[in-house]
Amino acid sequence: MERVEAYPITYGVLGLLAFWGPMSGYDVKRVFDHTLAPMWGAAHSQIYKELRRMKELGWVEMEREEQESRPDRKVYTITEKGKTALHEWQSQPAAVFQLRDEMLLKVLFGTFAASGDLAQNLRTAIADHEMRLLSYRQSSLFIPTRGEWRHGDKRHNPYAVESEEDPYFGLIARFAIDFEKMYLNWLYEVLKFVEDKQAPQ
Amino acid sequence: MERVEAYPITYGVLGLLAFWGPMSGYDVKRVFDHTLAPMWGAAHSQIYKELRRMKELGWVEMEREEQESRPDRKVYTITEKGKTALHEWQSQPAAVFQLRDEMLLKVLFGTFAASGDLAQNLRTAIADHEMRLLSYRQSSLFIPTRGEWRHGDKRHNPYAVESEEDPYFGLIARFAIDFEKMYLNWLYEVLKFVEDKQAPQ
DNA sequence: TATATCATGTAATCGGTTACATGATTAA
DNA sequence: TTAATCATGTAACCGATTACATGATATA
Repeated sequence: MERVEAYPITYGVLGLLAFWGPMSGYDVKRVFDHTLAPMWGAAHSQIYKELRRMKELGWVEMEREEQESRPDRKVYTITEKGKTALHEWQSQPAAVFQLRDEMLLKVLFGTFAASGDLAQNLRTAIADHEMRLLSYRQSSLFIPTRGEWRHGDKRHNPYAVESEEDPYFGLIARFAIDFEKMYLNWLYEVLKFVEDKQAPQ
Repeated sequence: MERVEAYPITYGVLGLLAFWGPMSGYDVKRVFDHTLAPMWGAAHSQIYKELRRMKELGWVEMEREEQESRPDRKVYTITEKGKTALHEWQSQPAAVFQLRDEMLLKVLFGTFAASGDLAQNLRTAIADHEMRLLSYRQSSLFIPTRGEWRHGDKRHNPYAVESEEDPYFGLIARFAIDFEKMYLNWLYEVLKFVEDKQAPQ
């Protein structure tokens, strides 16, 4: 990927603005954590940077809302130019695919672990992923309706097709659930193998 | 993860040195691409940096081999201190788990794609992952024996347990294959959904 | 009454990516 | 003979993470 003006995370944030309408960085982060997190994690500071970047590009407009005893809210709205950019992004093939999983590394180099250590870490990973699976199942990633689910004043979302159900969020939810199920199966198998090794029948 | 002296990729490279014995950065990169790539990708420049970092930490030693008409080979060997570090890493729970997948983002925001664009990109992704699956199956991640598979002069690997089969590489290979199968299933389903939508019966 | 969490951001740092070098072989 | 690929690295840049701020409200 040669240097370009925007990156997957940029379009992720842009997509959220397109879908849910005007939001502050803080709002974006909240929505983000319930929708994009499983496929592209980001710290809130990163989201703020993307918003600034998109403002430079003219993809969003910013309006400052003054508040007492709190930093001003900077509310961002997608522009026509932003919509075009989102559209164009969808016409290009996906470039980035990465898995970064420290647990897999520890399994790979299991030979260098003291007896018991690997099993212990596997159990921690299992607990973590069981939790993820549960949360994906419960919320099904919030399967949201456009323009809804924004706190504070409900300003109109000009890009929203009112009350149209979106099928894609459901598909992503299924992916997240399928992934966690597969991963957990694997983790349990590895754990069994490691435990059997420690205490052979 | 607060700032520490080393990161998952550091231990990844360290593990490779522990497993296969002394190597140059170039060698590490080659081994890396066939073993760690599915769980933690890295550019070669990153690997060189990790080697330099570990040298600072005293985890590896470097020996320069002069060559004509090519940059000198810098051959790195794990030290006792390095072995200890690897051991200690294995006693800590895994901290990083991340998926960064642009295709998932494009599916999530499928509403904003022009007709046909999403299907096209899905087909590209399918081709890509079919290829990955094939390569994982064929090589089974090389399921290697310690101390072997190094090009050039075969110097003795002091950390190798001669000809002992390692079971962990096989487990990781299975993970990679399971993942790709699950992912491909999902991609095909999404593609079907998108195609049906374009041309309803 | 201390400690989270809410709410809202900026700044510094660093892992990771892209770009830059350079000459020898091998392949189209 | 032109272009990949092999072989081996360094340097610059930037996405992403960690740290820094700050005051209100809710919770233990």
